[in-house]
Amino acid sequence: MKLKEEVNKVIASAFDKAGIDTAPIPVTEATKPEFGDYQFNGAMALAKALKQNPRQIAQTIVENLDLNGIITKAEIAGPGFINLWLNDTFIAQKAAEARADERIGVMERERPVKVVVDYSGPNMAKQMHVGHLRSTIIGDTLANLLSFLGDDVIRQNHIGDWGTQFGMLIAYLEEMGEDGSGSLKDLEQFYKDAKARFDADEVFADKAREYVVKIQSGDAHCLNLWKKFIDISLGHCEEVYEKLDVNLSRDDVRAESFYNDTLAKVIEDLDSAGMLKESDGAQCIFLEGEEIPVIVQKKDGGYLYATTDLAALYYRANVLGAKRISYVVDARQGGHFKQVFRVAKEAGFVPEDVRLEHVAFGTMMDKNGKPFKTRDGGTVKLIDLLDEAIVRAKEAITAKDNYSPEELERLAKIVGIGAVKYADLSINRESNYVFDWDKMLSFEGNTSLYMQYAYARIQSIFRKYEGALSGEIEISDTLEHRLAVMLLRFEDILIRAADDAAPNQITTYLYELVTLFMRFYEKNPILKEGVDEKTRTSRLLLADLTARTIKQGLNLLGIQVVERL
RNA sequence: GCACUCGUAGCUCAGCUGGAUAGAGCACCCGCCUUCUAAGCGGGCGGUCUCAGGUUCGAAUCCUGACGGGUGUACCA
Repeated sequence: MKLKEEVNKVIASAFDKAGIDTAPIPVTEATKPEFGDYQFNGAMALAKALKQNPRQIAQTIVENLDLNGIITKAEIAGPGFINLWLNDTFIAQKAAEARADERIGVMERERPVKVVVDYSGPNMAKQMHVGHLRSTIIGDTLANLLSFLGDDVIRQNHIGDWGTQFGMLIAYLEEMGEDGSGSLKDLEQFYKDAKARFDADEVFADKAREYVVKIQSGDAHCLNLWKKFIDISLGHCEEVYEKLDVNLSRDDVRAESFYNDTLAKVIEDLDSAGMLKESDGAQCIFLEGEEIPVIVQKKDGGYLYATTDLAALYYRANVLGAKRISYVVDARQGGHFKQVFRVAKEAGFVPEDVRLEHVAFGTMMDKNGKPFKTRDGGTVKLIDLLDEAIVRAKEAITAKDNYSPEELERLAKIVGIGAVKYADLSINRESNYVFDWDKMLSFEGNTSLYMQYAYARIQSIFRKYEGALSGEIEISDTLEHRLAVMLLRFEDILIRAADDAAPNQITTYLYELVTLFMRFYEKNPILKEGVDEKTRTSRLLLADLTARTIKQGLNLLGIQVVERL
C-alpha cells in the first residue's frame, strides 16, 4: 500500500478544515522512533507565508486532525514539528490485507509506462568480464522492479556485434576451418591469436579488411561466418546469464548491427535539421556550451557509436514507443550520453516528453582501491568470478551444517551468486565500490546472508508449527508496531527505488526490516510455551509477511531465497 | 586547462524532496543460549560530516570558492 499517501491525505484534510490554503507539503518518515512513525515539518515552512508562529500553525493543524482512523496520536515538538503515530488497529488490518494478497499489498500502477531498459551490452569479440557485472545486474533489477510495479518493460541487450574487428575474427575463424566450438571456447585467447595473425601476416590482414567490407555489403559467405561467430559468442554470454540468474534472453538482443541500415538516414535527418557541420573531414554536431563535438561520421565515411546510439534512440522512442529509456552504463560514459541525449531531443528523434536517463554506475575496485584485476593485471572473466563465488559460498555454509553434496551444490549456487549480486546492488550505484569476498560472504551487517538467514529462520518456525495459519494480527508492543509499519512501507520504497533507479534503496530497506524482525523475534516468542493462541497467531502472521517481503525484495534483485540454511 | 564526480567513525558504507542529539556493519571491550536456527540479540568505545564563506528559523544535504582523490576530454565502444 502507499502508506505515506494515506498519511498525507490526513494532513491535507486537516489543512482543508483549518482553512489553510497552500500547496500540499508531504510528511516524511520519522527520523527516530521517539518521534513516531511519520513527521510533518511543514509548519516551519509555512510560518513566513501565513505570518504566524510555527508552533501556532502546528497547533491549528493538530486541532483539525482526524485522530480516529489512521493516526492515533499527534504531538507538537520543538519549533513546530508534528510527530504522528499510526493507529495499531489500522496497521494491523492493512498488514493482514497485505498478507492475504499475492502481491503483498503492492498495487500495479494505474498508469503504466512503457520503459526501455538497456543493459548488459557485452561485446561479441570478447569474453564478458567483471565490468559487465554491474550493468547486467543493476539493469536486471531495474527491469524486474518496473515490471513488478506494472510498467511495460522492454529489455534491450545492445550487444556489440559490428565493427572492423569482426573482419579479422571471421577471417581467422575461417582459417581455423572448423565450426568454432573448439577454438572459440576462450574468446580472449581467440582474439589474441587472431590479432597476432593479423599483425604478422600482411596477406591475412588484407583479407581481414576485405571481410569487413564484405560483411557490410552483405556477402553471403562472410555473413554466414559472422553469424556463426556471433552465435557462439552469444552462447557464452547466455552461460553467464544463466549462472547469474538474470532475465535476459535472445529475444532481448537488439544488436548494434540491427541499426546498421538506418545509420545513413540518421545522418540525412541530422543534415536536414541543419545540425551537421564538417570539421577535419568528419561530420560533427557542435552543441552550444559543449567543447567537444559529437562526431557522427568519420572522414572515411564510417559511423560511430554516437550514430548507432542515435538510431537506437529513434527506434526506441518511435517504433517501440518508450516513454522512459534507461541506459545502464558505466559512469565514464556520462559525457557521451549527455551529448547524445541532447542531440536526440534537438533533432526531434525523441519527443520532448520522453525521459532519457543514463543510469550510471561506478567502477569495481579491489581492496587496495585499484580497479579490479587478476593477479597478473588482466581483466577478470565474469564466469570465473561467479564460479569462485560458488566455491567460496560452499566453504562459508559448510562451516555450520552438514549437507548432502547435491544440497550443498544447490545452496552454494544460490547463496554465492546472491552474495555477489547483493554486495553490488547494496552500494549506491554511482560510487565506486570495493569488492571484498570476506565482507560479501559474511553473515553480519547488510549482506545477503543476513537476509537469507532471517528468511530461513522464519521458514524453520513454520516447519515446526503444525496449525493452520489464520486469525488476526494484533499489535501488542512497540516492536510489533514498528515491524508492521516497516512492512507496510514496502510499496513506497519500491516506487522510489524505481524512480531513482536505485537498487540500494531496496537493500537498505530489507536490512532495516530484517534487523527489526530479529529484535522482535528475540523479544517476542512465537512457538515457545506460555504464548497464548491469539498472540501466537498474530506473530506468526507478522513473521509470514516479513518472510514474503524479504523474498519478494530479494527476488526483485534477482536473488533466490533458500528455505534452510 | 576545461567538464563531470566523490570527500561522513581506524576500515567498508547508509543518510530520500534541507529538519530535532549524524546512523549501520567490521574491528576493539562487556553482557545474553536447559526452550522457536547464538550465522542471533543487547550494551560500550569511536565524528570539528575535508576546509572556508553564503542562503535559511534550521545545512552532511542547496550555492560559491579552496584543497584532496577518481574519471572524461574529436573521428574505439
